Amino acid sequence: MNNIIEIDVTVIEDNVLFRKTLSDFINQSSGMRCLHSYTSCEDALKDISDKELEPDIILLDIGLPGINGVEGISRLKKITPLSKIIMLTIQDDDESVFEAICNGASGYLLKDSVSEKILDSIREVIRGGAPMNASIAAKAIKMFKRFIPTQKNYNLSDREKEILKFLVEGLSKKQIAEKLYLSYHTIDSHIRKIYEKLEVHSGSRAVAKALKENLI
Amino acid sequence: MNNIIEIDVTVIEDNVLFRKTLSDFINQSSGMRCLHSYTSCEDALKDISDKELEPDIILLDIGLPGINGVEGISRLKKITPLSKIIMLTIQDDDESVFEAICNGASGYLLKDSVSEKILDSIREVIRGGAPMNASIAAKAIKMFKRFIPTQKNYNLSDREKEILKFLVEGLSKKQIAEKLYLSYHTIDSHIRKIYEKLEVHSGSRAVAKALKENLI
DNA sequence: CTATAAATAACGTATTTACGTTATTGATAA
DNA sequence: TTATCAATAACGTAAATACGTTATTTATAG
Repeated sequence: MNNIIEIDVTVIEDNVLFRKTLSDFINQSSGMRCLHSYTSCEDALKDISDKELEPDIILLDIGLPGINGVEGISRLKKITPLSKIIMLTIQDDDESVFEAICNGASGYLLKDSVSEKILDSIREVIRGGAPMNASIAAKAIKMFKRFIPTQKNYNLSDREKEILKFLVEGLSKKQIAEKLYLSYHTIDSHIRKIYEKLEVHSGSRAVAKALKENLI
Repeated sequence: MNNIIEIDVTVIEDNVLFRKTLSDFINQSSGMRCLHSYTSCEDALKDISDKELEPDIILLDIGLPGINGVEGISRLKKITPLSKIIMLTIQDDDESVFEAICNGASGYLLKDSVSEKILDSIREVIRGGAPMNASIAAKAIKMFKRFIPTQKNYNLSDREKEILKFLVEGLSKKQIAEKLYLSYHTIDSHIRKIYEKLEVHSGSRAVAKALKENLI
């Protein structure tokens, strides 16, 4: 990465006009240069790979034809892992923003703004931040929340939780009994109570519920 | 919510000077009013509850003594569920920002900036966005990523994935066979292959692995 | 002080599971 | 074209599971 002299920015964007506007804007700004720009991920991957380029920042259109932006992130990360990627999105595309985050994109810009905001964002990313506009952030949070299970309360006793934990680890009733120095029958009773409280009728279902709802 | 006239903003912040600066700044701005401000969550909860207030926006210090900001979110949400909460944070406190998001806070502001940014953020939140600065967003993403399992590849065939899905749903081999119009023995074979590939020896363990590693 | 709940324990049994072993078919890769 | 693999199917059995039913002890809450 080029901290001392200038930030090396690469643009991948299929709209020729927007690409030109963007790279010109970057080149007119102090502290950064857009030395390479491409109309497709395929071109970019080939050229970056051939010339062993290592741009500091890659501005990547999320809605490219062919290899799309999200797919492009992983591929770019492979050939130039230190480059930070900023996604360019049109509207607030929930699912792809989410996927982009999971694939390791660093920032998200709405294409509407060819302005000082873009330069700020580039600088933020270099600093280690993840600039994104408020509505994109809201979408991202909404998506992420799906993965944070809401904890219902099934009133499991401590013993039951303990045993459920062992069930999730895949232990048999016998093994659990041995671990806890209790009789098989006791564990059996506890497991029945667990099934009753969770409203399930098998170990697999209990395990699934425990994991999906973060009961353990 | 008060779209037509003015945004009703409440401030909860223990630093008296900052609280005053903030509320004054809001009151000098067009389109919003800070009618109530408190030095603690306890005070706020009591007053909001007693007077049945429903502010559009609550600016809430994340580092309050007593009931802290994160804990405060849930309590405030209970008595005035439609109010949107914007957290005020000093530095980038990873864990509390993450918890605040999970508890349903809508935005995150660094306290350094008593500026136009705060007003913008308030407006963004009213619009449904989640304004946050780039470094906070980066921390939040880092936290959330811990919950998105990295997908290993066990080379499960399509059939095997299909059957694994049914296992996770808690179906017995017999039930799966019926669902897929296949013999019990076929399902049994597939499940053996699944166990082999996942390196497990029971349905529960397979289910646990499938869920923990997001294989389905 | 008593009713309730949690933890413990036991017996029996129909069902289900896990796994050793073998085999056919169709598709795909070498 | 031959070999490999995925999907299909079968038989048998020891082990494990799910669940009906009953019972004792010890906290704890009303």
